[in-house]
Amino acid sequence: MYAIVDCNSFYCSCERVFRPDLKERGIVVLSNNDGCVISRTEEAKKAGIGMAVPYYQCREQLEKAGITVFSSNYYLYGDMSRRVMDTLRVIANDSNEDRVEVYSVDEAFIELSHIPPENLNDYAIHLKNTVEQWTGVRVSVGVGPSRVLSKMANRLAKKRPGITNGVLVLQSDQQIREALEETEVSDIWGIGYRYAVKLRDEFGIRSAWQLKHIPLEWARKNLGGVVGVRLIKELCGETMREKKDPLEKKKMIATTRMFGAPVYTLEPLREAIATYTARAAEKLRRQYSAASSLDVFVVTNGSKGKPYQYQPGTDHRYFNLPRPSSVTHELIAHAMPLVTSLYREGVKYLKAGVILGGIVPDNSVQADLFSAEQQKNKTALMDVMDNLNFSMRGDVIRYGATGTTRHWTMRQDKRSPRYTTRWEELFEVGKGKVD
DNA sequence: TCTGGGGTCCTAGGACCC
DNA sequence: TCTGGGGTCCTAGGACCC
Repeated sequence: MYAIVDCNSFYCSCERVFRPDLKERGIVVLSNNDGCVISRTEEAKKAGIGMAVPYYQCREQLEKAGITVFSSNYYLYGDMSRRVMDTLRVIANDSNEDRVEVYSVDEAFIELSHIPPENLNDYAIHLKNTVEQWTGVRVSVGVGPSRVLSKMANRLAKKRPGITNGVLVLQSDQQIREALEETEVSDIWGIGYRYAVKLRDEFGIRSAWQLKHIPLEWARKNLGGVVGVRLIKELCGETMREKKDPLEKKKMIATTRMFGAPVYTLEPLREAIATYTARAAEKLRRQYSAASSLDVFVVTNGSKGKPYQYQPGTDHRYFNLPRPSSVTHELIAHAMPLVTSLYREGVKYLKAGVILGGIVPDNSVQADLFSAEQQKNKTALMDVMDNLNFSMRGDVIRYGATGTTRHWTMRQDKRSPRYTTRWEELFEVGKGKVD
């Protein structure tokens, strides 16, 4: 059996922990650049604020409903996430077994073969209560024979807070059948918008219970090959995936951003790409990797008059490095000609990004006979930069190519203090009203 | 005027090899 | 120029997730 522990409205919950005055009041958190709503409390949902709605479209509505708006504060959410996961590890792990699989910033699976079936419900309640008591973040817990079924349990637990108290265990055939019948295919983990439409319109399949009974060969043909087959088996209670190794390295590293305001000239475009390349290179070094390809892309405003989602207008250029590198200035040097060749005068640029691929362990990079000494120096330089920037918690030293004026950086007008990661922004007891 | 930023896995098809 | 069978590697694109 598996449990999934999922934080309720995670970003909003994090804000609430340090703003007890907002305990019973609505909160939303905005995406980067204060673009759209990405986290909502129950009060905000009830006020009719949709997920992923652009901020400018619901601003008035939010004001009228007295809902507090925050820009996203990833320092805070990252640190709160660590606390939640640490709590789960304390409860679920023993010295020789790591049963916690962190799935995303606000979710973790826990493998439960060590818990007797009759104790599963109490155990799930214990998980929930402990996380809430230790971190202040509210969570829901779903338990089932496979990961897909535990996700289904979690969703139903959230849907019926009064009945389930945020915990639901799917154990008997009867319980599982009822859950499957009650769940629409579009609400199954692994069925996205397109498959849901296809299943409904072409085949008349609406409930998870119906989907569970389709032949595997049919799933292979119509639901993305082996992915579809695995999904059906998971619905039947079979576990189709081993725990992911937490040491596994990323196969692709991307840094992409909308600009705070549109960009029309080459210079800021180059600064932005240099900045994103530097950030991506940091991520690369943090996992002891080097990249062998570099892809630069820009997004223009596309054709006028069309709705946003139909006007991507992206253009990209990529470059294969003569040998893999994680040295910031080498990568920037390769990226700059790509930006210059992409740039066209008079075009309005909204967004840009860098994607590093062909990622290999940095110790496997072939040493160049004639430049071993230089290479050592570059590595030492990167170490110094990373250590300085990390210990000072900011870009204390940067490359000149990343710019000095930087008018293109994102907007974040309503960010809360970084309460848990900066001394000068520490939460002060007695300043606010605390229960 | 103003719509996020990451990732994963899989398949098909082309280039190339023996 | 035609003829076969069996592979690998790479890229683009589609689907999904939070």
